[in-house]
Amino acid sequence: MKKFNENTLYDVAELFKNFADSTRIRILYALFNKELSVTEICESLNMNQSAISHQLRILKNSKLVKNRREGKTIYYSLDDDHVYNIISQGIEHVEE
Amino acid sequence: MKKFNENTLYDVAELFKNFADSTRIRILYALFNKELSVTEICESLNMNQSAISHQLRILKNSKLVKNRREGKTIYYSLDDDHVYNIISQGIEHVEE
DNA sequence: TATATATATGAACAGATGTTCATATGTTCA
DNA sequence: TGAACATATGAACATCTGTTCATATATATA
Repeated sequence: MKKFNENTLYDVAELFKNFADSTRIRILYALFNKELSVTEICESLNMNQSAISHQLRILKNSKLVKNRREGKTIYYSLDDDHVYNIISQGIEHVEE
Repeated sequence: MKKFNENTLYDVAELFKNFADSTRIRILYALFNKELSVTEICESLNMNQSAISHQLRILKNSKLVKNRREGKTIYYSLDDDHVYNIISQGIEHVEE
């Protein structure tokens, strides 16, 4: 036990904050399958573009998603192997 | 994909909210080893009793911890096998 | 260059959240 | 029963967070 840094648990809390909002969870889950453009994410979640962009920025800053531009369109995708596992574990938990 | 209920992702977000606060994460981590009384948790985290009790209530309501009384003392312990795995995964992620 | 489309961003606002303070409840023991 | 100890709880407060609205930036194409 306690084989890690003093700040680790604070960082863990910060990490989980990303998953602690249904909009962000739904964005991440939508990206499980394949990359999506911002517009596609908006349609998928039925939410307005600004709200989605704000949340995408949070996920980007936390390095949970990455993006690439293709003309006018920007495609987002998962940027972290752990994302899939963490959310899957959460789903497993609530599905019990 | 999408083999689960409409509300599942909302429930997942609710679940992760419990892990999205450093006080609660530190409480849960303190309980990794063994059950602890409220006073012991306060000392361990160096926080006042009221703050800890409020957070314990949240964790209790979410069924992440359980408690038992022994005289004046109330001992808390983890009430969910997933807690350990979810936090461990979070630690693994930030420790990379 | 002007227009349309796609996305990002800042300000403002409302609602949620965590801590503190004061106090209540519950238990033990003299 | 009364005092001491352990824990819980409600109100108040400050801070944080997510959404909306308006607008800015970037790209493509006519």
